Amino acid sequence: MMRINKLTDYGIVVMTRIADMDQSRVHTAREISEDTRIPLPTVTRLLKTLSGNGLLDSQRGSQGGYSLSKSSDDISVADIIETFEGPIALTECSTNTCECSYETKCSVEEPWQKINDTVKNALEGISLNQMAGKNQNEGLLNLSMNYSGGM
Amino acid sequence: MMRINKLTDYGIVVMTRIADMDQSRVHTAREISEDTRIPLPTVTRLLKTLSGNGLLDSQRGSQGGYSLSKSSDDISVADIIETFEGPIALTECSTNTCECSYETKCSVEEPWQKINDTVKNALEGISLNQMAGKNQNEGLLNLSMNYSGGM
DNA sequence: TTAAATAGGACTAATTTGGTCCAAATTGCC
DNA sequence: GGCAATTTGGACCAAATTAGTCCTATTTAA
Repeated sequence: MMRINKLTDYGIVVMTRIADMDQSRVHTAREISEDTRIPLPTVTRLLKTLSGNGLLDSQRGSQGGYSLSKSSDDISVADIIETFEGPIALTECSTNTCECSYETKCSVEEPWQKINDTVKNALEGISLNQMAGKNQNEGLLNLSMNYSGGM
Repeated sequence: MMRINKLTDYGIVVMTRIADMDQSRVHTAREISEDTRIPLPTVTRLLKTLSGNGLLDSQRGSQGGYSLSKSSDDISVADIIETFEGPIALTECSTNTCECSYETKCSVEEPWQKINDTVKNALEGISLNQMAGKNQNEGLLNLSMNYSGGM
């Protein structure tokens, strides 16, 4: 239903949670699991993916754990989604190389790319900081769009 | 990968194709299948869904077929997507009633709704007419966004 | 040396999706 | 009235994807 995957959704929850935590120390998978109530094995996997893609720094060994790799202002929702799902592309035609099997499809290619860019821009415009609770006040998120379609 | 479903994609292809056809008569599933090279059984199902949701008018019996229920200017990409996938909602939290099992998730709810509205607006702003080839010229589709985040 | 972590990857179950098919209802035409 | 061309509705299955778990290494602090 035009959804992002559940794991991606969890990934955003986890990142949001970490952004809300004490930034002066690292946080273990267990801690985050207990906090979010997402099962430990799943959290473990999420954190591995997130650190593997550079959104989290990891520290191994005893007293190890995870922390944000950069300021929550500099991490976007799009970053997190792409970590789990690859490039944001609503259809195959949205990617640069379109190998349509149906000829009509290609007439549709250009509009799709613009649609896709719009969606992508929307997601890139939301920072993790905006998602996190610490700044949960009015007017923080103020998205608007202008269409000048039809010329 | 944050994709719309293949069938939805096909649905858009089919609708685009019909929009490009002679509007003075109806078109059969067979005709559309041959045109788009999408297998007949699949086209049949797409057309059923599209007419069932009011995007196409159908005429039964011999000489029957399908036609647009309204002007291609008045049909949006969002209409087609919602026909196949239900309300546009990137996460469960995007819908009005959020029954999160994880408490942190709910802190994320409001931003998600705005993100979702943005995406939805983007898709509602593209008409079938814009997708169709007959108006395939420069500057037709001119999407832009304004973010005034952070206030 | 040991305990506490992350890293990497394999594996399975569950769910969703794509695609096909069949029988019924409707309509135009001979 | 009967036949042929259509849509309608629903069931069904195979394939692909996703979610979730588990095991074994590796690293590090104490």
